[in-house]
Amino acid sequence: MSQITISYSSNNLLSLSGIDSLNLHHTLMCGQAFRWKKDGDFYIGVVKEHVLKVRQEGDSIEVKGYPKEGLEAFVFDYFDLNKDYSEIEDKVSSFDEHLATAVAFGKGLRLLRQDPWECLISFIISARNNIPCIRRSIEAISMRYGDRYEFEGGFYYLFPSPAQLSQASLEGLLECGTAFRGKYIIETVKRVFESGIDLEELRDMELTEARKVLMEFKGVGEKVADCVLLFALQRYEAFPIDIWINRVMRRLYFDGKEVSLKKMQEYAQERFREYAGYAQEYLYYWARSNQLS
DNA sequence: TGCCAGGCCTTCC
DNA sequence: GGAAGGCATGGC
Repeated sequence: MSQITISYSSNNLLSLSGIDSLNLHHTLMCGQAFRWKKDGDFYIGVVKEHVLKVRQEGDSIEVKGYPKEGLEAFVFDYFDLNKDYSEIEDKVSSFDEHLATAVAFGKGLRLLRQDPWECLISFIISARNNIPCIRRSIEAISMRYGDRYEFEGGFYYLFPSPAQLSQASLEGLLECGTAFRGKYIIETVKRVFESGIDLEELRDMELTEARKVLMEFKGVGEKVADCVLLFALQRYEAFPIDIWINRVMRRLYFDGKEVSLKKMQEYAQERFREYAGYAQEYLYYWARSNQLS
């Protein structure tokens, strides 16, 4: 793993160079996070308590952010820059030729360290939904219930906290385009806000136990639970199976035959072990980008 | 226009 | 415990 060099340019732009295996486009547009959009050279996103504008040139990225306090540490954490991804890419590629292809396609795709609360609500919204609609709903919810920042002449809205979202009515959530998932959000918010459940505790729990806890929330089944575990709680042994993963796994590992989700899950967990989550994301991105049927 | 979307819940057996 | 049907709405 190479050493990352940190510098600040005169106009207060944070610059990180010498980053191994980061492709901003793959990482931000692969479908793991819903609040990033491209604006010229920059990708702009609202992440936890920050607004970030990031662009990449070769092995370096430039970051503008608000607030500036703690920005450097925040960027390191969110993009997981202390982790050696070339090692992960090598390991995942070595499983078989399919994963070698998928990793080559998505080289530089890193799993972000997202906020568990936002991730939970976002993936409840994702059920039986398409990505443009998911993005719009999350943005609408943030605008309606979250804190507002002003940055470089634009307004940006943080994802609302449990307390803020507990003020939401079903009608309000429906106007955000959540449709039949609105009632799930209401119930999940109520449960988290009133019980004071700490999602962080799921980091250290046995995986099936952590899954079970998440699945007690309305609108959270196995797939959504696995997304939260993988994308926000760094449980890299989780393997979310959505329709794309179902298709690509069936095609590559089951001779095109129908397989139960349970069997597919067991197969992936056994085959990929602690790299299952990484393998899932490379396969997902490759399959969806190539519209595999 | 009709099919489909990063599934889940409920019902029924 | 497993299969089947329903679900709101917008993208393509």
